[in-house]
Amino acid sequence: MSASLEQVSGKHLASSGASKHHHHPLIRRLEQLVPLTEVDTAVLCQISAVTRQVAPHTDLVLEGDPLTEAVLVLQGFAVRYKLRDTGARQILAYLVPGDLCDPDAALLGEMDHTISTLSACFVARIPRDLLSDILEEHPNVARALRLSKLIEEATTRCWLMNVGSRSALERMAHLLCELQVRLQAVGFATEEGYEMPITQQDLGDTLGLSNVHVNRTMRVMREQSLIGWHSKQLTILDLPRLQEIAEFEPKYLRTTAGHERLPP
Amino acid sequence: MSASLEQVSGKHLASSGASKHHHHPLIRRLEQLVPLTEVDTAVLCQISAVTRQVAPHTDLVLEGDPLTEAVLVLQGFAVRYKLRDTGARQILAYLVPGDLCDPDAALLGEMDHTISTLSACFVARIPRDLLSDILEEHPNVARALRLSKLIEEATTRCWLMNVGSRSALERMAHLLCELQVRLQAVGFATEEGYEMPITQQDLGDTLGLSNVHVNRTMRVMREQSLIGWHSKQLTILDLPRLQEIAEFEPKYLRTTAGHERLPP
DNA sequence: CGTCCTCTTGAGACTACTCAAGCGGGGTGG
DNA sequence: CCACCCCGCTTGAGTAGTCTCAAGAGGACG
Repeated sequence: MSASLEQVSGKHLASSGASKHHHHPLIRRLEQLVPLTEVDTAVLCQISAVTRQVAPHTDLVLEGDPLTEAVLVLQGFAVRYKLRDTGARQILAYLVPGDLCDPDAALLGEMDHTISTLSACFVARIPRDLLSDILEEHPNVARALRLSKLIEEATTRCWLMNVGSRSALERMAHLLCELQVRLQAVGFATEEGYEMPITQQDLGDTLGLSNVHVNRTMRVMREQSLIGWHSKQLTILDLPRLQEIAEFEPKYLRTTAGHERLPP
Repeated sequence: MSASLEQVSGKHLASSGASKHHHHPLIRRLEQLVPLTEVDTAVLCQISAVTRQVAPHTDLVLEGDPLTEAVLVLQGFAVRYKLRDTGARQILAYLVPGDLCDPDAALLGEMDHTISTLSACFVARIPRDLLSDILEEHPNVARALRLSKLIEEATTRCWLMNVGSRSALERMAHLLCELQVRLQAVGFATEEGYEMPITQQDLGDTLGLSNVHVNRTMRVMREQSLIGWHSKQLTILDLPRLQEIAEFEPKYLRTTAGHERLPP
């Protein structure tokens, strides 16, 4: 789709073999949770060798689907969402590079929500039986994935807090802070900002706000010199104040990023 | 506290031994998820032998606590909640009889929210190492608890949908429908209603509404002959319409109750 | 160059909130 | 046993935040 996406290919990601994998989002992510051996990283590299480019706004796994494979995001933004009868969409979670979706939900047998891309994405599909073999043979990976699932749950609880009891400005700020930390952990963000290739409508469906109100809220944030947002590039101008507005506590993300902000 | 609570004692719950356990909420709950052997039920009975009565509005596990034991609710309503700096409370989940809290979150090491009672409760505290022994020796129980955790996650997603995109009336209706099914599954509700020993403030903190608006919403539901609510006793007058308003789909709860309502 | 999609802004309406006051019922102390 | 008191419920009035509808502007792409 865009030039910046084309340069990444399945071959590129797999070819580095046993050398450093610091550019591989899944490995970067899991390494922060559990120390991994060379063998572990090699296996992880291998299962994400075959990647597929997916267009924006494409459903990857549908509600009701029988859960035959896991989805790993390597580039771009994907989400879990549910639709109401009225057509309204509620986004339940973001899947950013390094996120592996539903590694152990096989017990339930059937999806209760849909996985979809927001932007153009590179994803790998991992057959469920291959994945469970790996989990058995590589306890570090298994532990890391279990931990990462618990973190996703903690994140969902934060979101519930967000839409349940925060104002539009606070919600927005919280989401931006969360994404900053999560993306920085996999090398897709700095303290200064990141690429956020989604629409204001998407943000509204995430935060329980109308697209119009998202727009007005972002204007306020721009006017107060908290952020800039131009052609999908988010610039963070005042991270401390943004975090203060959001009451953002990065601990739940279990990441090394974002912990240096508060003096003791 | 109240007379109806006094008559339940730890001894009472444990004494039935190997006979039928249909009155035991944990067993009733897990049996619906995975077939259990006599040995399984005996073990479950044993771990919940020592119960403790807890006063309303008592914190059982605090945010930041090191996760040394699991909590099993046998009677009454408990919740997971988080507090904001402003003092606002967001309730994240209800724990009703038969719910076992956090069986496998040991990996995270520390709670990111607080567990607390709403009403007077009977609870059992289960040491984490005893629990993990049981999970190893009784795969059925382990499977059932894992399933039950996945169901709790699906429930959290439904709540996020609820506060994110439904009106006050719809949210309220959805919560009442969910509780009806969950309580019926453990014998604490019928199609006609159940005891709901919580305040309107609690409901507000659950649904992201003010106590005043909860009150007005309940008045509307009473005026429309959807429900009655008198001295903590909820009467459901028109379950089909309630479910229709809520767009309630009980499938996510994986319970045998509540599936007969829609003709094909 | 036209079209479509997203962003932007305005105006008016509505939902839900806050503050405030009165009511009722169950538990407690005299 | 009665009176009081406290907590939770109820209702009103005014307000704030957010929504809907609508129209126009700015880009990206064919």
